[in-house]
Amino acid sequence: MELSARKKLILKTIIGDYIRTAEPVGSKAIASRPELGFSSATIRNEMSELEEMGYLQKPHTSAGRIPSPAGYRLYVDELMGHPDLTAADIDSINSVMKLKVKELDRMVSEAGKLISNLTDYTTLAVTPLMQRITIRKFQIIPVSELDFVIVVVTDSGVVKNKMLRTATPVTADEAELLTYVLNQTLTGIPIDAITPARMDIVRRAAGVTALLTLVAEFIGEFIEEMSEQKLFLQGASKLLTYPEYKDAHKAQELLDFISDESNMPALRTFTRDIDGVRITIGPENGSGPMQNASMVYATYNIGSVGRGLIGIVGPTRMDYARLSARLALFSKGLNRLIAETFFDEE
Amino acid sequence: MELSARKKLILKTIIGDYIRTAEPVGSKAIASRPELGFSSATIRNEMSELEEMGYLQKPHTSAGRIPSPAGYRLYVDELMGHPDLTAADIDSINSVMKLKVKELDRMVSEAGKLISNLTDYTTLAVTPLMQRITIRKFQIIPVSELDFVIVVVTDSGVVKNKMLRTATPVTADEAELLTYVLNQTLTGIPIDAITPARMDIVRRAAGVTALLTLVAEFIGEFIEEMSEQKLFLQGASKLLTYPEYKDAHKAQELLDFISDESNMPALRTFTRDIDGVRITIGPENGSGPMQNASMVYATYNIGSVGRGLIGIVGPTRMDYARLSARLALFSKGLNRLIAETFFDEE
DNA sequence: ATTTAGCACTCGGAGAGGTTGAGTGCTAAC
DNA sequence: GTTAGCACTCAACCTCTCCGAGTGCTAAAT
Repeated sequence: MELSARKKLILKTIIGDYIRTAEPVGSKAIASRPELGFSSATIRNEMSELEEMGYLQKPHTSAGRIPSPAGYRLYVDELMGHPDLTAADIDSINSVMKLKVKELDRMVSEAGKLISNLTDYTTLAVTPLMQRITIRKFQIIPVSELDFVIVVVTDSGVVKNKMLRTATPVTADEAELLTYVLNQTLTGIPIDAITPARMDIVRRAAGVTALLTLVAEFIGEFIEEMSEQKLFLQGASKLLTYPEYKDAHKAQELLDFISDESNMPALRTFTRDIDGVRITIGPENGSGPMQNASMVYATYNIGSVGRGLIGIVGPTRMDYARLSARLALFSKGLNRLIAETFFDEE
Repeated sequence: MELSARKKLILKTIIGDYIRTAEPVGSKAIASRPELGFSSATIRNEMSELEEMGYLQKPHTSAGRIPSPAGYRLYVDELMGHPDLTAADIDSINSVMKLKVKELDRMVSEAGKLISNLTDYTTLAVTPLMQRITIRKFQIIPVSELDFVIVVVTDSGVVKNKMLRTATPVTADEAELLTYVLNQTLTGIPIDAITPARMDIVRRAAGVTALLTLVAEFIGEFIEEMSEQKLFLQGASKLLTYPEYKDAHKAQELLDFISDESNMPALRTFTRDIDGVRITIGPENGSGPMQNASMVYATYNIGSVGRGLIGIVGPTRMDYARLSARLALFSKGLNRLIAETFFDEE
């Protein structure tokens, strides 16, 4: 059943009001709006129909109406405008580009902090799973007889290193041979193809030295780290600003829930999705504390290797229109920044 | 004026009770304790004297007493026992040692998370200022004609790197020369002695290449990062568990306050202090939201180069005895772990 | 001199009405 | 189809009372 234009206008006005005030909206308040030239009685009739259709609900008999999740959904999909960002908004969003940090993890975490400050909501950022990443180059740098630094460079520009200290002296020549063998054997293949069998090839070709053990261990750690998704929560205290979470217990429940990555299996499927800003409302987030919360999120790409997620968490009563506009612009900026930093340095 | 043994016992019992229950403690409750063989009237007299001395206070006329900050101070300094940790405690604390992360920042952040989980309090961790650190070795690794990775190794084992992409091709020989010059000119001195003048020496010796500009920029970033103190807040939501912070607004105020490093000038002076666990109670934390909160903290050392801080934040009603015992053990573990990781790898 | 029993007093908290007012649903008139 | 009118509902708020835990003080007991 298609909604009449008037119903849509009324619904939009109610949701807009509720988003601003967090108070149930009554028929009189709506009727007094200049854009609605009808009496409160008419509005009441329409509201009662909207309620029947599932777009509105009443907290109790003699209160005004509040939007239901379905109502928000409709609002988000059809009703809300896409407000122009102000120059100030755009300025502060462009400040992403000034992020000095050049390490992926920290860049993501800083980006989350920025959005949180920008929007006054709690943000959630998830780093991508990078199993398809390949190693481009190894280098072992002798620092002293016992100290070495190993460096790996991946095709997407991520660099990792570690200081290794061997128990027995290893010569620079031995280190150089090992570097050569590593480059011959383990580069150009996805990291999940680095199997024990392949490590054996290295072992045979380079000979077992005190260094090799440490190097193998480092490679294991590296693979593990790359296959790990990290989650950053920023601006947790912002959640407490909203009347929906004035009850500390509720807030704690939600915060605990979202700070545990294992609770966020949904995030994993999200990341496989298409570009652009997406919104999940209340029960769409499954059961658990998130069913009374909403999320506005976007993805970012690390080349073709992986895709991470960055988003805003808050009460279902969110200013979806403004938030999604901001997040869209922000994620575009972040994508550009990552591309420049990791693939195209200046 | 010295307190009688009985007064001390009463005060200790009251504080212990209050720490457990968060309820004002009355004379009857104390009198019924087996260790106090006096009537409630006697206890009342003593309590009233303790109040006069400033160790107790009344929320209102007809409630029991609660400890004042001075009371907590006395408790912490003289009265509280130093409970033995249970085997389970020790086990979980020793799990620090299993931290796989070998980067300082993340190690500190993970350690904070661990303590937070262990104690059910919000934790605060601050990385040290490392201005006295010296660079031990540079290495520039050519990846392609345009891509290079620069690596610095410091005397305390911290390694940093960055991928650099030049606009115009640079030969491997040029890169090698630059590496040599950097090692000649900038190693072995504290990083705050790397002045523009010294960078000029490098510039003259190595010749200005496309690479040099990027390298200089990287060194600047490195110095900046080393001179920066980073603050990690973990388990923010734990704060909401305590009845003292059931009012979301109060909790938010405190959280905001402690997540802003600029609000924590105190932390800087703390880090200059001696080893061991320290406790600051209520107003001892200066004005601002922390004056109703307490902090139990310890320091950790990065060799002789810097000293960081890790601590617990919560209501003044904290289980100081248990927390300080745990934190003491934990910080010992963390210190050992850092020593092993950065100076003594296995 | 110290301890204790007894008692009047205080005050926050919980519970019971009572009132208010915003808001609804329905009906009948326009 | 729209609107005015009216009875009805119900959370929020206020006030009042009562209750009990806890205090301070005094006088008796040890």
